[in-house]
Amino acid sequence: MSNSHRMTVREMARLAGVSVATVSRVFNGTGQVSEEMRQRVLESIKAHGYQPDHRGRALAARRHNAIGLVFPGLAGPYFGELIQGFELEVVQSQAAVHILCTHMRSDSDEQVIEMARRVDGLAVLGGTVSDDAVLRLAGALPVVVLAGKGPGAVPSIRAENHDAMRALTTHLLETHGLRDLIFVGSPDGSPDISERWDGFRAAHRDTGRAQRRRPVRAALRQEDGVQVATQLLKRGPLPQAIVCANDETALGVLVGLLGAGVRVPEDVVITGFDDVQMAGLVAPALTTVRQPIRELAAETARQLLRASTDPPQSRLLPTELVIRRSCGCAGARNTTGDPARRDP
Amino acid sequence: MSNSHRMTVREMARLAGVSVATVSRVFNGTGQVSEEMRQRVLESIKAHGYQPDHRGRALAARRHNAIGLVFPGLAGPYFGELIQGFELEVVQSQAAVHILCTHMRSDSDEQVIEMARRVDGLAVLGGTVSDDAVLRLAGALPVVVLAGKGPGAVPSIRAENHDAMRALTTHLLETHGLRDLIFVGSPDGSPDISERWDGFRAAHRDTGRAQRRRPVRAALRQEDGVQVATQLLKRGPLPQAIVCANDETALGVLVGLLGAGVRVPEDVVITGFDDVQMAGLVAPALTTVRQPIRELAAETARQLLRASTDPPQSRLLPTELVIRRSCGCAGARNTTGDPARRDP
DNA sequence: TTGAAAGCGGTACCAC
DNA sequence: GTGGTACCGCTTTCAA
Repeated sequence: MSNSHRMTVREMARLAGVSVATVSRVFNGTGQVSEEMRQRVLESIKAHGYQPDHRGRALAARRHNAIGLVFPGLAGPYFGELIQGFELEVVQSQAAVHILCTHMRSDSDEQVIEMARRVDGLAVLGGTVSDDAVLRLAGALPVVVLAGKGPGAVPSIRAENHDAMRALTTHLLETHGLRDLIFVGSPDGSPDISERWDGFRAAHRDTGRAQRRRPVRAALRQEDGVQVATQLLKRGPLPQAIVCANDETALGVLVGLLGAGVRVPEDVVITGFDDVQMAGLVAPALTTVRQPIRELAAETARQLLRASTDPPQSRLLPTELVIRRSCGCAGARNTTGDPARRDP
Repeated sequence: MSNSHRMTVREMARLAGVSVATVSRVFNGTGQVSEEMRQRVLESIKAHGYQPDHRGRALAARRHNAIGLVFPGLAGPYFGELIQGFELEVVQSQAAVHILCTHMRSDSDEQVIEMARRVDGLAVLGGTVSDDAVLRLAGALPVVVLAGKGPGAVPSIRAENHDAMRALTTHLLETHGLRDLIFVGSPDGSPDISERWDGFRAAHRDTGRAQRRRPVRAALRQEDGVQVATQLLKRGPLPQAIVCANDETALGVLVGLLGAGVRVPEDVVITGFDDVQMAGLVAPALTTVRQPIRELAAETARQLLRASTDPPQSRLLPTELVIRRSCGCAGARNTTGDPARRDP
């Protein structure tokens, strides 16, 4: 029991009266071992609480049994879900999760490269690491870009952004007949946001409506949304609709405007993107696009975990338009977006 | 240059025309090396882009150069800040961060124990791992309990909760003359919350006011707060004040009540705990207690990083009462709480 | 100062 | 089937 302190294969072998090779074979279930030996060794292993040392195994097997996740730093539910989805999948496979926050630091590329030397595979959130660094990394170990497009042939796991945002925007333009929409988010901030911005513009083009306003640049946290609300109120007449790049910002804008006495959706329409849990709970409930956040992360983890035998493949997961009250609709119905499909 | 693929100490030694021992000494700056050798080796190292393998080092040095962080799973800004504060400190020390979310799984103790075999030190969020498991772990490697009290002699890094919550509650009872307060949060959910609940009760005892309501059990996320609001509205007359165990819940309650047309603080007072960024931005701004979240995490990381030479010490960091508008105060002034002090 | 060699803990090949 | 042994890549005595 318990005295697993200085317990090594050699020590186990001695105690069980067998060779180290046999102990290793039994523990790993590899090679041929007679049932008799097997039982003897297993008992001894259990009795002495032997657990092979990760360092020795890693060295011998030339792998770390760990995979890394790189993200910008986290605040709200989006990153929370992402991390949990990732971690759950990795831990279930008996591997370890390393994390690295870039914090928008300038030297983060080097730190990512350093981290890459300690893991068997790397998941990088879109927009957190330079294309150049991603390409270099991909030459050294399996890399998957999560929520973004990888440079070159680097595979990526992402959700359908463009068409979903186009559908959402078209809903506002056509169904609600709105003319004056504003986009909140930084198109050059991350690949996801960039695609959503493109979808927003595409909807205007498709329907032949002029796009009057330039996007309001804002980071993706709820507090950034509050500040956008303040800014919009100060700037003059509100637009008819505020199309936010993500839910957290939208919730911030909503809170900010409601606090100032603006009625939603009567005075102004607000929409989000992600469908985080809060989106369905606020009043008015947020019209948004549902994105399978945990599944994106889980799929990324799975691809990396089996990367030694099976090179990662790009995936585009479907999203779904979720109509609620904040756009002016009375009830709550769903419109299904694109089905799952592979990247070209 | 780049060809760091199969570059080992032995290969470097051959290329530089020296022994592996010398390469190791030069790289690590240990032992005595003549300046001439030193230069020759350094050049060669740079020229061939040699980087020692972490696995080999770990095995030889009998350490992992990694530390672990165990938390329940994350959603909002509180855990986000915690993780970032921790990660920043660890990465600056060239070490790696392993994470494990318990997800409230029943088998999480085993997973924590498994994780402990891959790191040199472990930070455990209060309430995520059983006391029994924490004690076992502490016998095998340095362990620090973050935001909670460790069992036995296990050191902990936490913020002052009890007196701060007592001060906040007293403010409501005395300054605002409120009588009917309700506490939102699960006293048995985590050590932090338990202490805040005790402070809430202490304030009632101190001032000789009866405590009329039982706590509303709720998890700590914003969405849980929204549901609490719904529940309170359904249940009958609102209390005079809703004292939430943390800001995220308070923000949810606030959003929920405002959405239902309740005026804050006129109809009901709401307070939080943590002082996350949103707390100061909502309308009305939230009266709360400021807690140095990042610093708690950073201090925990620092203690673990130097644990091999310097056993971790318990720390109690100060908190600060932050009076804003949601309690009914007009302006916004601060009252300083307890100064920093050591745990007994 | 420098180098040869013995580990660190496991794995796996190669004989018996 | 089983055991001896040579690695995996690096650090660190111990001699020279």
